[in-house]
Amino acid sequence: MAQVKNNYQFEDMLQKHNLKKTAPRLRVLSMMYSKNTATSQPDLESVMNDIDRVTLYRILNVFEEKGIIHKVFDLNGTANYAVCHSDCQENHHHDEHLHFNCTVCKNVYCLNELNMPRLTLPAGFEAQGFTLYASGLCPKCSKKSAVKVN
Amino acid sequence: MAQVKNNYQFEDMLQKHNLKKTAPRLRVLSMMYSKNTATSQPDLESVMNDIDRVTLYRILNVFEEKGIIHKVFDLNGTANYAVCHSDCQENHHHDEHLHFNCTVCKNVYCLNELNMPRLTLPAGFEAQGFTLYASGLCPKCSKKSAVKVN
DNA sequence: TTATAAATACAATAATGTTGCATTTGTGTT
DNA sequence: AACACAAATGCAACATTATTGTATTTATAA
Ligand SMILES: [Mn+2]
Ligand SMILES: [Mn+2]
Ligand SMILES: [Zn+2]
Ligand SMILES: [Zn+2]
Repeated sequence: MAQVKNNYQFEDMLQKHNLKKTAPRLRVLSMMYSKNTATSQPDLESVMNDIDRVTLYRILNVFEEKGIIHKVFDLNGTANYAVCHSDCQENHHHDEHLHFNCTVCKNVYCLNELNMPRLTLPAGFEAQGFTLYASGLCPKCSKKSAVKVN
Repeated sequence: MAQVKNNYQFEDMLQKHNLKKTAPRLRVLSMMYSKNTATSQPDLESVMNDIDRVTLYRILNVFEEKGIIHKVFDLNGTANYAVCHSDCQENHHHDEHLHFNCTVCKNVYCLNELNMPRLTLPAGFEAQGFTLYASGLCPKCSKKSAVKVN
């Protein structure tokens, strides 16, 4: 599930990316690594409400640049942020996996295990990247609705 | 390419959906049907700048409800609106086609001809719908960049 | 022509995101 | 341990996108 990391590891991450070890950054890292879903910007903002909004945006931007997190818009156009699974690097992400948006709990899951189906596009179109979304019920919410029915 | 329709046909469309035939609505229809790409909200707003912004939002919302247009977020999270290809009805869209977002001209193309590859999700996930995006060069922009190179 | 519901225009407010700059802080060096 | 400086934060201002409420206007049916 969620990647478990301690504060020393977060400090290492920052250091490796030449980022200063600051309290706001460590808190953002800690929160995002504690979850197995992406975190929406509104959620981040309310949880981190004592950190200045602008600082939060700047932290998210620099983390994205460094390849620590990636940004994914859910099916309502809301920005969500998730920790990068693996080999993402500065300005070079590898995030072509399925994103699952639960219609009940609204969570966005990064399904890294699913590789993207390559398609042939109509003549003239030159694809550089693909993004695939699915919507529906996540495991938690499908379990709940099943209970309701029975 | 772009579906060609005249004003009488737009009036018919409105009538069939029990919408009053008003100048703002006819202009929005006319503009959207004249293009073969989706139109971004900022573009719509600047082109229709003499129509009240709120009116524009309400027109877009009611057109979407009625199945006349569908809303698609581009890879920057910007809302785009495109005419529905076919059998879309009130609160029941059939828009599971590839959306191609050109990285140069930023246009969003609805590639209706491409049917969605069905995937098997991890256990517990129940998919209700899929949305597939591609980014890269559209025919116009890939032609231009080819000329530059040669 | 008139009555009426629907649509538009306008005002106010909310949510999301950006820019500029003063202040604070982390970190390498003395 | 103290200093110097770049980096990061905090704050103010502003921009864009979107929603809600309400008065006014308009399309349409009687
Ligand atoms: Mn992801
Ligand atoms: Mn489409
Ligand atoms: Zn769920
Ligand atoms: Zn293009």
